[in-house]
Amino acid sequence: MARIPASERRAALVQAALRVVSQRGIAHATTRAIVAEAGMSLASFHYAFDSRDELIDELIATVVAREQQAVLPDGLEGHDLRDLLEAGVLRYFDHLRADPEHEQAMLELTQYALRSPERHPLAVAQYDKYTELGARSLAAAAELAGARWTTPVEQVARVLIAFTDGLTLTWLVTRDDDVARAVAHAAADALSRMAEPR
Amino acid sequence: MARIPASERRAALVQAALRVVSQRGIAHATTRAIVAEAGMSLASFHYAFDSRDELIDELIATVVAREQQAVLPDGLEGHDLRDLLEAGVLRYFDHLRADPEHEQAMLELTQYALRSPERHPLAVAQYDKYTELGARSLAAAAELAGARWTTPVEQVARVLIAFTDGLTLTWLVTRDDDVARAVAHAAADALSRMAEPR
DNA sequence: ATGCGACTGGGACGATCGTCCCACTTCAGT
DNA sequence: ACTGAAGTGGGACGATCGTCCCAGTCGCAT
Repeated sequence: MARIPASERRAALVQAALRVVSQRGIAHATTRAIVAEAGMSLASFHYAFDSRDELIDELIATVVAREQQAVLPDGLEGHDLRDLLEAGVLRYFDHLRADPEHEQAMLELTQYALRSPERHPLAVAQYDKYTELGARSLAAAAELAGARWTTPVEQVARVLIAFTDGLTLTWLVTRDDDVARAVAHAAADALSRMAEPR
Repeated sequence: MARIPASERRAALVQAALRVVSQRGIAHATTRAIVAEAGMSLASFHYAFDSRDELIDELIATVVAREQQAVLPDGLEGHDLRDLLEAGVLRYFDHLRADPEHEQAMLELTQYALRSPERHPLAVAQYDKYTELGARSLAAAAELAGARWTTPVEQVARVLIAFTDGLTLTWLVTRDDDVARAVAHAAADALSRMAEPR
């Protein structure tokens, strides 16, 4: 094995861990499975990390920090706010369909964090990040459509996150594209009513 | 230990397993943890079940079959369909707040089932059951409000399930009642637009 | 070139997992 | 009362887990 400084090795291990969690679930993300995915030995793992928990914590933090695919990016066609929002949610849906395992991994990491009190803040931080990204997109969408949110945009973003979460979970189980599109339509409908023309 | 026929013991073990999963998560639902919760010995476990997987499968099936708290039960005040739907979702929210661990356990079981191909149908069956219950409630609500669903009621129910799932997940992480109520409001708003006066 | 700290490999530890085995006890049918 | 089946208890198995140890090797500063 090539000699790699511990800092880079940490990053490589986090990436490998994400792949393992995506493909086989967090329950199978053992230290051995992770180092095998990374092509390292067990010693390298515990040279870079004190414990498996430390890696999982860093995995969650990393994956949250890197989350940036906005749900409602600009450059979308759409005449009014409702159409714009629906297009945005559908864009997220495309992302979900393209890499279902990644979103499934996110859900599992959230639930994992939810199970221990000292890790709960990680899940909250994950959702705060989602909210921040959602709020930014919602603000941009309102700007584009010439509308103004009548509810605080952070609150609207929380609702948006709940809707996309529900869409994700339902689609991961049923794989029913039509239902997902109906959810996107209904969600955009509801969200658009939290704004008024400016 | 009192002598109990295997059939009753299976039921007792399933109940114990549900308690363990609710309180500590499915990862900690080991055979030993389950029999300890049930106050039995390990031998009793493998006398009643061939394997842990068999118990988990029966746990999911049992819990799905027993699911019956309708999201939109009758006896609700509410003038128009929108109010009726919102009251129904809020009633579900009350149920969630009263026993968060149970809904968290449901989510974990779903994700667990999602991770192996042979168990995937269990998750689908779980959602079919949800859909059936949701559809029944939606039909009743429309009846009460003198409305008619313009979209097939099963489709509406799928959207409803997605919304409640999102509400559940978001609230379990943030514990923000205001956001949950906003989600309920928005969801009812969107759903009510899938019907017309009769 | 050389010494020292950074890094690696492989094997081992104790804990815990699911499962199994076997001697034992209890109960129902005769 | 007797017997066979049903149910129980405790200990043990091999596998796998997270973690650790230590001898060895590499690369960089001197």
